[in-house]
Amino acid sequence: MIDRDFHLRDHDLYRYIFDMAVQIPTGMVSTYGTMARSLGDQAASRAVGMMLAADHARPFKVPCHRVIYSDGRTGWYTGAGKGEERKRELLLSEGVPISDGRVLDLERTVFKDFRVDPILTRMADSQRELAPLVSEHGDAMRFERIAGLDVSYDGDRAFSAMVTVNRDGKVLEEKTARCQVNFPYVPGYLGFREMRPYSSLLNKARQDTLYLIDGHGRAHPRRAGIACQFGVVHGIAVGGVAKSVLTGSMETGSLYIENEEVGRVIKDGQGRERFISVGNRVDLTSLCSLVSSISHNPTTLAHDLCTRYRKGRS
DNA sequence: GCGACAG
DNA sequence: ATCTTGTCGC
Repeated sequence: MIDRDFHLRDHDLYRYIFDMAVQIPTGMVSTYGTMARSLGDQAASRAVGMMLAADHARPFKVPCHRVIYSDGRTGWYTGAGKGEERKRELLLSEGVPISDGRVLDLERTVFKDFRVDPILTRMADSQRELAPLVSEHGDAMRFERIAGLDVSYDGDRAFSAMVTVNRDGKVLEEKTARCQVNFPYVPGYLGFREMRPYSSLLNKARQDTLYLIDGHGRAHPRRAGIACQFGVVHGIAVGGVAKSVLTGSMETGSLYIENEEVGRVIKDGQGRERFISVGNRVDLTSLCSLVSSISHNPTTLAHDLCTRYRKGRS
Protein backbone atom coordinates (compact mmCIF):
# COMPACT_ATOMS: atom_id res chain seq x y z
CA MET A 1 0.00 0.00 0.00
CA ILE A 2 1.39 3.32 -1.08
CA ASP A 3 1.53 6.23 1.39
CA ARG A 4 -0.59 8.67 -0.62
CA ASP A 5 -0.30 11.42 1.96
CA PHE A 6 3.50 11.30 1.74
CA HIS A 7 3.27 12.01 -2.00
CA LEU A 8 0.56 14.67 -1.73
CA ARG A 9 2.04 16.60 1.20
CA ASP A 10 4.04 19.82 0.82
CA HIS A 11 7.42 18.88 2.23
CA ASP A 12 9.08 22.11 3.38
CA LEU A 13 12.67 21.53 2.29
CA TYR A 14 13.54 25.12 3.18
CA ARG A 15 12.88 24.31 6.82
CA TYR A 16 15.19 21.29 6.60
CA ILE A 17 17.98 23.45 5.15
CA PHE A 18 17.54 26.24 7.72
CA ASP A 19 17.52 23.72 10.58
CA MET A 20 20.77 22.25 9.24
CA ALA A 21 22.52 25.58 8.66
CA VAL A 22 22.14 26.62 12.31
CA GLN A 23 23.90 23.41 13.33
CA ILE A 24 27.15 24.52 11.69
CA PRO A 25 29.35 25.66 14.61
CA THR A 26 31.00 29.07 14.63
CA GLY A 27 34.50 28.65 13.20
CA MET A 28 33.41 25.87 10.86
CA VAL A 29 31.74 25.72 7.43
CA SER A 30 29.78 23.15 5.43
CA THR A 31 29.27 22.61 1.71
CA TYR A 32 26.20 22.52 -0.54
CA GLY A 33 27.06 18.92 -1.46
CA THR A 34 27.57 17.82 2.15
CA MET A 35 24.20 19.21 3.16
CA ALA A 36 22.52 17.58 0.17
CA ARG A 37 24.14 14.24 1.03
CA SER A 38 22.91 14.51 4.60
CA LEU A 39 19.40 14.83 3.22
CA GLY A 40 20.02 11.72 1.16
CA ASP A 41 21.07 12.78 -2.35
CA GLN A 42 23.91 14.89 -3.69
CA ALA A 43 21.70 15.69 -6.69
CA ALA A 44 20.11 18.33 -4.45
CA SER A 45 23.30 20.37 -4.01
CA ARG A 46 22.27 23.09 -6.44
CA ALA A 47 18.85 23.20 -4.80
CA VAL A 48 20.54 23.70 -1.40
CA GLY A 49 22.40 26.72 -2.81
CA MET A 50 19.23 28.09 -4.40
CA MET A 51 17.30 27.77 -1.15
CA LEU A 52 19.98 29.49 0.92
CA ALA A 53 20.07 32.36 -1.60
CA ALA A 54 16.31 32.61 -2.03
CA ASP A 55 14.16 35.41 -0.72
CA HIS A 56 12.10 33.07 1.45
CA ALA A 57 10.55 33.62 4.90
CA ARG A 58 12.87 32.43 7.70
CA PRO A 59 11.67 31.57 11.21
CA PHE A 60 15.12 32.40 12.65
CA LYS A 61 18.50 33.78 11.66
CA VAL A 62 20.22 31.46 9.14
CA PRO A 63 24.05 31.59 8.83
CA CYS A 64 24.17 31.19 5.04
CA HIS A 65 27.76 32.49 4.95
CA ARG A 66 28.93 29.23 6.53
CA VAL A 67 28.02 27.19 3.45
CA ILE A 68 30.67 27.03 0.70
CA TYR A 69 31.64 25.03 -2.40
CA SER A 70 33.11 21.56 -1.87
CA ASP A 71 36.47 22.63 -3.36
CA GLY A 72 36.87 25.28 -0.64
CA ARG A 73 35.84 28.26 -2.75
CA THR A 74 33.96 30.66 -0.59
CA GLY A 75 31.40 31.79 -3.15
CA TRP A 76 28.80 34.48 -2.81
CA TYR A 77 26.80 35.78 0.12
CA THR A 78 23.33 37.16 -0.56
CA GLY A 79 22.65 38.53 2.94
CA ALA A 80 23.33 42.00 4.36
CA GLY A 81 26.45 43.56 2.82
CA LYS A 82 26.24 40.99 0.05
CA GLY A 83 29.19 39.81 -2.01
CA GLU A 84 32.25 37.62 -2.03
CA GLU A 85 34.21 39.97 0.20
CA ARG A 86 31.55 40.13 2.91
CA LYS A 87 31.30 36.34 3.12
CA ARG A 88 35.08 36.03 3.64
CA GLU A 89 35.05 38.78 6.26
CA LEU A 90 32.33 37.03 8.23
CA LEU A 91 34.09 33.66 8.08
CA LEU A 92 37.49 35.16 9.02
CA SER A 93 35.91 36.95 11.98
CA GLU A 94 34.57 33.59 13.14
CA GLY A 95 38.02 32.04 12.97
CA VAL A 96 37.71 30.08 9.72
CA PRO A 97 41.13 29.79 8.01
CA ILE A 98 40.96 31.39 4.55
CA SER A 99 43.67 32.12 2.04
CA ASP A 100 43.38 33.20 -1.58
CA GLY A 101 39.58 33.08 -1.40
CA ARG A 102 39.55 29.48 -0.25
CA VAL A 103 38.81 27.85 3.06
CA LEU A 104 41.85 25.85 4.20
CA ASP A 105 42.13 22.49 5.94
CA LEU A 106 38.72 21.26 4.74
CA GLU A 107 39.18 17.97 6.61
CA ARG A 108 38.89 19.85 9.87
CA THR A 109 36.79 22.89 8.95
CA VAL A 110 33.89 21.23 7.08
CA PHE A 111 31.07 20.24 9.44
CA LYS A 112 29.34 17.02 8.37
CA ASP A 113 27.52 15.68 11.44
CA PHE A 114 24.08 17.11 10.78
CA ARG A 115 21.17 15.81 12.80
CA VAL A 116 18.46 15.74 10.18
CA ASP A 117 15.77 13.43 8.81
CA PRO A 118 17.16 12.09 5.48
CA ILE A 119 14.01 13.09 3.65
CA LEU A 120 15.41 12.54 0.14
CA THR A 121 16.33 8.96 1.03
CA ARG A 122 12.77 8.38 2.18
CA MET A 123 11.44 9.97 -1.02
CA ALA A 124 13.67 7.81 -3.23
CA ASP A 125 12.60 4.71 -1.26
CA SER A 126 8.99 5.72 -1.74
CA GLN A 127 9.56 6.00 -5.50
CA ARG A 128 11.16 2.52 -5.58
CA GLU A 129 8.13 1.18 -3.71
CA LEU A 130 5.77 2.82 -6.18
CA ALA A 131 7.57 1.64 -9.34
CA PRO A 132 6.28 -1.98 -9.25
CA LEU A 133 2.70 -0.70 -8.90
CA VAL A 134 2.84 0.97 -12.33
CA SER A 135 0.81 -0.75 -15.04
CA GLU A 136 2.17 -0.50 -18.60
CA HIS A 137 -0.95 -1.92 -20.22
CA GLY A 138 -3.92 -0.11 -21.73
CA ASP A 139 -4.84 1.28 -25.12
CA ALA A 140 -4.41 5.05 -25.23
CA MET A 141 -6.83 5.21 -28.17
CA ARG A 142 -9.78 4.07 -26.06
CA PHE A 143 -9.92 7.35 -24.11
CA GLU A 144 -12.55 9.89 -25.13
CA ARG A 145 -10.89 12.59 -23.09
CA ILE A 146 -7.20 13.59 -23.07
CA ALA A 147 -6.14 16.05 -20.36
CA GLY A 148 -2.87 17.98 -20.56
CA LEU A 149 -1.43 19.37 -17.32
CA ASP A 150 1.34 21.88 -16.62
CA VAL A 151 2.57 24.25 -13.90
CA SER A 152 4.00 27.77 -14.06
CA TYR A 153 5.76 29.48 -11.14
CA ASP A 154 6.21 32.86 -9.54
CA GLY A 155 8.90 31.98 -7.03
CA ASP A 156 7.31 29.16 -5.06
CA ARG A 157 3.74 30.06 -5.91
CA ALA A 158 2.50 27.45 -8.35
CA PHE A 159 -0.11 28.16 -11.02
CA SER A 160 -1.35 24.93 -12.56
CA ALA A 161 -3.64 24.29 -15.49
CA MET A 162 -5.44 21.36 -17.09
CA VAL A 163 -6.85 21.43 -20.62
CA THR A 164 -9.03 18.51 -21.69
CA VAL A 165 -9.52 17.74 -25.38
CA ASN A 166 -11.12 14.95 -27.40
CA ARG A 167 -9.17 12.89 -29.93
CA ASP A 168 -9.91 15.47 -32.63
CA GLY A 169 -8.14 18.07 -30.53
CA LYS A 170 -11.34 19.95 -29.66
CA VAL A 171 -11.18 21.61 -26.22
CA LEU A 172 -13.79 20.16 -23.84
CA GLU A 173 -12.74 21.73 -20.55
CA GLU A 174 -10.21 24.09 -18.94
CA LYS A 175 -9.29 24.39 -15.29
CA THR A 176 -6.74 26.34 -13.24
CA ALA A 177 -5.57 26.23 -9.62
CA ARG A 178 -2.90 27.82 -7.47
CA CYS A 179 -1.00 26.75 -4.38
CA GLN A 180 2.22 27.37 -2.46
CA VAL A 181 5.06 24.86 -2.78
CA ASN A 182 8.08 24.76 -0.48
CA PHE A 183 9.97 21.98 -2.20
CA PRO A 184 12.38 23.16 -4.92
CA TYR A 185 13.18 21.52 -8.20
CA VAL A 186 15.58 18.64 -7.53
CA PRO A 187 16.46 16.33 -10.45
CA GLY A 188 14.75 13.00 -9.80
CA TYR A 189 12.26 14.44 -7.28
CA LEU A 190 10.05 16.60 -9.49
CA GLY A 191 6.98 14.70 -8.31
CA PHE A 192 7.45 15.98 -4.78
CA ARG A 193 7.39 19.56 -6.07
CA GLU A 194 4.49 19.27 -8.48
CA MET A 195 2.18 16.57 -7.13
CA ARG A 196 0.07 19.08 -5.17
CA PRO A 197 -0.28 21.67 -7.94
CA TYR A 198 -1.43 18.88 -10.29
CA SER A 199 -3.67 17.12 -7.78
CA SER A 200 -5.50 20.34 -6.92
CA LEU A 201 -6.79 20.31 -10.53
CA LEU A 202 -8.57 17.00 -9.97
CA ASN A 203 -12.13 17.26 -8.66
CA LYS A 204 -12.28 13.55 -9.00
CA ALA A 205 -9.94 11.14 -10.75
CA ARG A 206 -11.71 10.16 -13.98
CA GLN A 207 -11.26 6.72 -15.48
CA ASP A 208 -12.45 7.90 -18.91
CA THR A 209 -9.58 10.39 -19.15
CA LEU A 210 -5.94 9.95 -20.12
CA TYR A 211 -3.83 12.49 -18.27
CA LEU A 212 -0.67 13.80 -19.94
CA ILE A 213 1.94 15.36 -17.69
CA ASP A 214 4.95 17.56 -18.48
CA GLY A 215 7.78 15.29 -17.39
CA HIS A 216 8.85 11.66 -17.46
CA GLY A 217 7.18 8.50 -16.24
CA ARG A 218 9.28 5.33 -16.41
CA ALA A 219 12.21 7.18 -17.96
CA HIS A 220 13.43 7.98 -14.47
CA PRO A 221 16.39 6.73 -12.36
CA ARG A 222 14.01 4.77 -10.11
CA ARG A 223 11.39 4.13 -12.85
CA ALA A 224 8.98 6.35 -10.97
CA GLY A 225 8.94 9.81 -12.52
CA ILE A 226 6.19 12.31 -11.84
CA ALA A 227 3.83 10.72 -14.40
CA CYS A 228 4.08 7.39 -12.50
CA GLN A 229 3.64 9.05 -9.12
CA PHE A 230 0.57 10.95 -10.32
CA GLY A 231 -0.88 7.85 -11.98
CA VAL A 232 -0.42 5.43 -9.09
CA VAL A 233 -1.36 7.86 -6.32
CA HIS A 234 -4.68 8.67 -8.03
CA GLY A 235 -5.28 5.32 -9.75
CA ILE A 236 -5.56 6.88 -13.21
CA ALA A 237 -4.07 6.50 -16.70
CA VAL A 238 -1.14 8.86 -17.23
CA GLY A 239 1.46 9.49 -19.93
CA GLY A 240 4.73 11.37 -19.50
CA VAL A 241 5.46 14.01 -22.16
CA ALA A 242 8.90 15.60 -21.59
CA LYS A 243 10.86 18.17 -23.58
CA SER A 244 14.28 16.76 -22.68
CA VAL A 245 15.92 13.62 -21.32
CA LEU A 246 16.50 13.08 -17.60
CA THR A 247 18.33 9.77 -17.74
CA GLY A 248 18.98 6.87 -20.08
CA SER A 249 20.63 6.50 -23.47
CA MET A 250 19.04 7.22 -26.83
CA GLU A 251 19.24 4.59 -29.55
CA THR A 252 17.22 4.69 -32.78
CA GLY A 253 14.40 6.75 -31.33
CA SER A 254 14.12 4.86 -28.05
CA LEU A 255 15.33 5.67 -24.57
CA TYR A 256 16.99 2.81 -22.70
CA ILE A 257 17.96 2.22 -19.09
CA GLU A 258 19.98 -0.98 -18.64
CA ASN A 259 18.74 -2.50 -21.93
CA GLU A 260 15.12 -1.82 -21.04
CA GLU A 261 13.11 0.49 -23.29
CA VAL A 262 11.68 3.14 -20.99
CA GLY A 263 10.69 5.81 -23.49
CA ARG A 264 10.55 6.99 -27.10
CA VAL A 265 11.09 10.21 -29.05
CA ILE A 266 8.22 11.33 -31.20
CA LYS A 267 7.03 14.45 -32.94
CA ASP A 268 3.82 15.85 -31.48
CA GLY A 269 0.90 17.23 -33.52
CA GLN A 270 2.79 20.50 -33.96
CA GLY A 271 5.95 18.77 -35.12
CA ARG A 272 7.86 19.36 -31.89
CA GLU A 273 10.13 16.69 -30.42
CA ARG A 274 8.85 15.07 -27.23
CA PHE A 275 10.12 12.22 -25.02
CA ILE A 276 7.25 9.91 -24.20
CA SER A 277 7.19 7.42 -21.35
CA VAL A 278 4.53 5.44 -19.51
CA GLY A 279 3.07 6.95 -16.35
CA ASN A 280 0.40 4.38 -15.57
CA ARG A 281 -2.27 2.21 -17.24
CA VAL A 282 -1.20 2.78 -20.86
CA ASP A 283 1.23 1.04 -23.16
CA LEU A 284 4.10 2.98 -24.69
CA THR A 285 3.20 2.24 -28.32
CA SER A 286 -0.41 3.45 -28.21
CA LEU A 287 0.60 6.41 -26.04
CA CYS A 288 3.13 7.50 -28.67
CA SER A 289 0.55 7.08 -31.46
CA LEU A 290 -1.95 9.16 -29.56
CA VAL A 291 0.38 12.07 -28.77
CA SER A 292 1.58 12.10 -32.39
CA SER A 293 -1.95 12.08 -33.75
CA ILE A 294 -3.60 14.87 -31.72
CA SER A 295 -3.47 18.12 -33.71
CA HIS A 296 -2.98 20.25 -30.58
CA ASN A 297 -0.80 18.78 -27.84
CA PRO A 298 -2.91 19.19 -24.66
CA THR A 299 0.28 19.59 -22.64
CA THR A 300 1.19 22.65 -24.73
CA LEU A 301 -2.33 24.04 -24.32
CA ALA A 302 -1.98 23.61 -20.55
CA HIS A 303 1.43 25.28 -20.64
CA ASP A 304 -0.04 28.33 -22.38
CA LEU A 305 -3.02 28.44 -20.03
CA CYS A 306 -1.05 28.31 -16.76
CA THR A 307 1.42 30.92 -18.07
CA ARG A 308 -1.47 33.27 -18.88
CA TYR A 309 -3.05 32.50 -15.50
CA ARG A 310 0.19 33.35 -13.65
CA LYS A 311 0.72 36.60 -15.54
CA GLY A 312 -2.86 37.63 -14.90
CA ARG A 313 -2.98 36.80 -11.20
CA SER A 314 0.49 37.49 -9.82
C1' DG B 1 38.36 17.30 -19.91
C1' DC B 2 34.47 14.57 -18.41
C1' DG B 3 29.66 14.29 -17.41
C1' DA B 4 25.49 17.01 -18.21
C1' DC B 5 20.38 16.41 -14.30
C1' DA B 6 12.38 16.34 -16.15
C1' DG B 7 10.44 21.25 -14.50
C1' DA C 1 11.20 26.47 -14.39
C1' DT C 2 12.05 32.12 -15.02
C1' DC C 3 14.38 36.41 -16.85
C1' DT C 4 16.13 39.37 -20.60
C1' DT C 5 17.86 40.71 -24.86
C1' DG C 6 18.44 39.87 -29.61
C1' DT C 7 17.29 37.67 -34.11
C1' DC C 8 14.53 35.42 -37.58
C1' DG C 9 10.52 34.57 -40.37
C1' DC C 10 5.94 35.55 -41.85
